Amino acid sequence: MNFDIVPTATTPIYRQIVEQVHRLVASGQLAVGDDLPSVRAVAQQHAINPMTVSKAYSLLEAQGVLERLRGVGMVVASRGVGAGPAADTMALLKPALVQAAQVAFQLGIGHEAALAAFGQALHDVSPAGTDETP
Amino acid sequence: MNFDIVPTATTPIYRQIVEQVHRLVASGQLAVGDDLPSVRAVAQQHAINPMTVSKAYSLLEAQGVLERLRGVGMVVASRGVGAGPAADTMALLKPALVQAAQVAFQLGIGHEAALAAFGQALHDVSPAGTDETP
DNA sequence: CCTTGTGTATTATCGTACTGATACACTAAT
DNA sequence: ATTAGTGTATCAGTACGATAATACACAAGG
Repeated sequence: MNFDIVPTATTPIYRQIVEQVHRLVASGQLAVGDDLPSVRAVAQQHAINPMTVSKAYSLLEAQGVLERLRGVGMVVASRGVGAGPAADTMALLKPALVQAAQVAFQLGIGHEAALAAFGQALHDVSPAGTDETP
Repeated sequence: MNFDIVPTATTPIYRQIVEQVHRLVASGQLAVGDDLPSVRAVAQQHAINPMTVSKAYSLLEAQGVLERLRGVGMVVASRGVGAGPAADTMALLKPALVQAAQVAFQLGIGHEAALAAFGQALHDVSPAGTDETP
């Protein structure tokens, strides 16, 4: 359980944590009941303030993603009943795709060229054969 | 010459202007020597402060994209000699693609599925048959 | 009990970023 | 000269993110 935190990025630290937990839960890498790293652990590992991590966890609790066990820590909440994972991953991906599509349109780049470039980007990001559907 | 400005968006207004001018110039929709809408015109049209527009223009001047004619206005700068347009459009598109690819990877979404969703996004964004390569 | 581990509330401060209102310097045309 | 049009320097205000130092409430294990 390591977070990718970039303090220098434009997106605030607490939001980086929130988004990553969202993705980890949606993709099933964090199952219901799994416990998250403690506030102080994350803070020390990345040299940030514990309150910043707590702020992220509180937001996630308010959104129903995490559940708070008093005195113990935070665990992934049981989201309703039939709320299996991997269902809404596309919903989390869509905003990034739409934004890229809008940029391509404003630049006057055609569909084929944009798709080809995206294929290249996917390939560049994957650390060698990490495609789920080989 | 209309800008798409969304004051409620997370990205600041002045940066929305900067990015759009970048794209308009790179795609050739703004040619060298073309003059931009006046600070006050843009400000009034979108109900924002003239200084916000001026800040965007100043940034673009510092980047060499625009040139400032004192008392007259801002025009698109002649970027070097053989700096034709439409050359670096891919460079402007790439960051958005990389970010989307990273999100897809964190979500464990495969290449085919991601590409299919991006094709859908491209189709949704285009106002009906606006593909440059029909 | 008591120690150690959870998360959190509180308060305050600091730095940065964005926006806004006013006044100014400049050019072009009348 | 006067008018109307450029962009902008300056100052102030507001909001937000991050940090810091405590102190508290709770649970688990010795």
